[in-house]
Amino acid sequence: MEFKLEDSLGFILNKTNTKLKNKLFQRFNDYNVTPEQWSVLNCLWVQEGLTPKELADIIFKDKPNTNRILEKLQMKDLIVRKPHPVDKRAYQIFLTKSGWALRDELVPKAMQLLEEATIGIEKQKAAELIKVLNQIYDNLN
Amino acid sequence: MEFKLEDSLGFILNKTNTKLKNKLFQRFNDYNVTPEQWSVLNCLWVQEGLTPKELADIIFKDKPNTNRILEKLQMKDLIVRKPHPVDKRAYQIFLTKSGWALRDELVPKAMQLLEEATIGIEKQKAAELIKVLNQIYDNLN
DNA sequence: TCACCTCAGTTGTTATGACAACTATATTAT
DNA sequence: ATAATATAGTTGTCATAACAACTGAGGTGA
Repeated sequence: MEFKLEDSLGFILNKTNTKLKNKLFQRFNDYNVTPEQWSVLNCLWVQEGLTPKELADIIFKDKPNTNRILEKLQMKDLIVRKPHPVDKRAYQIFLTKSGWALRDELVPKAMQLLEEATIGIEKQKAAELIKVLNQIYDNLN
Repeated sequence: MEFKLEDSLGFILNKTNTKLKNKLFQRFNDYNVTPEQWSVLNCLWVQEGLTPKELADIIFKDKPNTNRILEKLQMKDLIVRKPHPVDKRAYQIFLTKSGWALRDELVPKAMQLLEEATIGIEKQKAAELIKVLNQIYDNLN
């Protein structure tokens, strides 16, 4: 039953993910936006008016966590909640001017980081990486 | 400046890592051991008597986090701390009988999960995956 | 030896992630 | 239409992760 932690997929996946996330956090430091907040902003830049539940599904997080991420964004005046026109239980999330303004600041920094992260890795290999990661995700459902 | 969150490495890496970690957590549920605690136990199964600082370096976590993980393990009577024979600042960590006993329980479950996670992925591709993840980690240092 | 700097461990804060449980509104089945 | 069920959002708890800051012990140089 030999098992080597340092060679195991879970350990390496976690190690790399943590590092990448932290680097992103640091690069966003000036804007006071976390990687998770960044993912929500990304969704809204594509489509405003989503509900917290819809956002949660898109970013693969549960409702409580998504809710708290939204709270932080709201406190920083990057988003606003508006009552849902049909469903009285729900809200719609919209970007503020500041929320929109961040787009041109953050996107280049994120892309730059991914660029640096994949230095020395062929495009084809990077694409394969993403494919395999997605397959692992699907295998675990 | 096109950027698609759902296709980006960071997002997919995080999504997959979170899922895998959570699955491991669930499989270890009966033993009340988290994935992080599991990684510390793994180190100790290989070598007892390590200090918190040494453990921190091996599992790629900082001292405060490692310390707290050790606290949990100690509360569950899986490890004990003994004063370091030379350095009065330090401790040495040893496994208890229960800590040792978990090995034969947890290792097969972890290996089984990794097996399931990589169904349909050739051995060679899985090896390549780990290689690329490690390269990304190194790129970020 | 003493002042200085380093290092191990500890504590506190903020932001997650998973999960349980609760409220209020919607939807469904009868 | 009503009762039962499902869903959106919220709150609380525990276990991380990063970081700042602190204590006490170790090591170094003058």
